[in-house]
Amino acid sequence: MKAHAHSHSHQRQKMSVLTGRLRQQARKITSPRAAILEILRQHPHPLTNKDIFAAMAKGQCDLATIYRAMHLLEEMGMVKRFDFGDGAARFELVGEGDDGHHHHLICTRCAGVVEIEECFPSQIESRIAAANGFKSVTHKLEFFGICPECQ
Amino acid sequence: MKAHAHSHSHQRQKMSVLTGRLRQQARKITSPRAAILEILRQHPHPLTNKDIFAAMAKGQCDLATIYRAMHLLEEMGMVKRFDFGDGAARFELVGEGDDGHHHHLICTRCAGVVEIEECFPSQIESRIAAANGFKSVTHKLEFFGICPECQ
DNA sequence: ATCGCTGCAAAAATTTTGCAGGTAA
DNA sequence: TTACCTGCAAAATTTTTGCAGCGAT
Repeated sequence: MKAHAHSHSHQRQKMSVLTGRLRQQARKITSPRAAILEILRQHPHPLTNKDIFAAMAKGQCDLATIYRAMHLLEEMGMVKRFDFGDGAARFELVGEGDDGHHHHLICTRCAGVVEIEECFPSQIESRIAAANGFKSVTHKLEFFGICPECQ
Repeated sequence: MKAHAHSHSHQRQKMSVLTGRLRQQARKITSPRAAILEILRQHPHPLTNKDIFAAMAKGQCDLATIYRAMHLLEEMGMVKRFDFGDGAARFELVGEGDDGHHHHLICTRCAGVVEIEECFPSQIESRIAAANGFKSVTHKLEFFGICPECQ
């Protein structure tokens, strides 16, 4: 979708909040970080560090810088890490007011991804936590199957 | 626990089924594979390939052999692969008659693991599959929290 | 005697780290 | 100016692969 007046101002607002969060922690808004956030914003699905690297103008920043940036952004709660079972971590931008908690339905043939908002009842998690004396329990849940095109 | 009469015969029965499955596929029962199966049988929790390697008598087999064996055993449905989010795959033996589907509650401090049999209602999965036109949908679910000892 | 399997070694893939210099604030 | 950050290069991890010889059936 092309950026028209409304979405443009929306983006600027989002940007300012994100960079503001960085500034609060005495972190710097550098060109690699701005580029990473921009790429994550443009892609609705989890990206590997190599995906992000490939999406950049050639030589715009080093792959190691992306790894370092993702650690920082993850610690700050600005991105969420996902694991699809192949050997590479994937990251998604966490929207404002959003805790980033959602799941994915992944095609095991073409690797296509659908975002899933639905989750199981939280009582199940509470019960499991209580039954085992665990605190601060969260979960990771991903679905795998064959998408319509690949069937 | 030492093997007494009953558990010994039980083990032999289990062993014969496992090795039988191997034989059916024209695969060979070698000493590394027997050792791997024995270690998996003795450990109730998912093990990394390095864990398995470390649990062996020194030099009993090569690490590459373990990687190759785990691929084979996974293809044959004899072990199940789990992913706890650190960069290493983990494997558990699948019991007979068991499809191996269960989950884990993992302590993020000490990495302790509790097996969880409980799962969410399967209608949730069916609904997600149907809503997106996916077939053969499965899921991976792991819980993370702080165990009683680490709190 | 096959054909599969293993050890060894090298390579591939992902991620981390040290360091000297550069840059946002 | 002063931390923080980056690029480059090297290293650490995890996993895969080629090949010659060994071993289960």
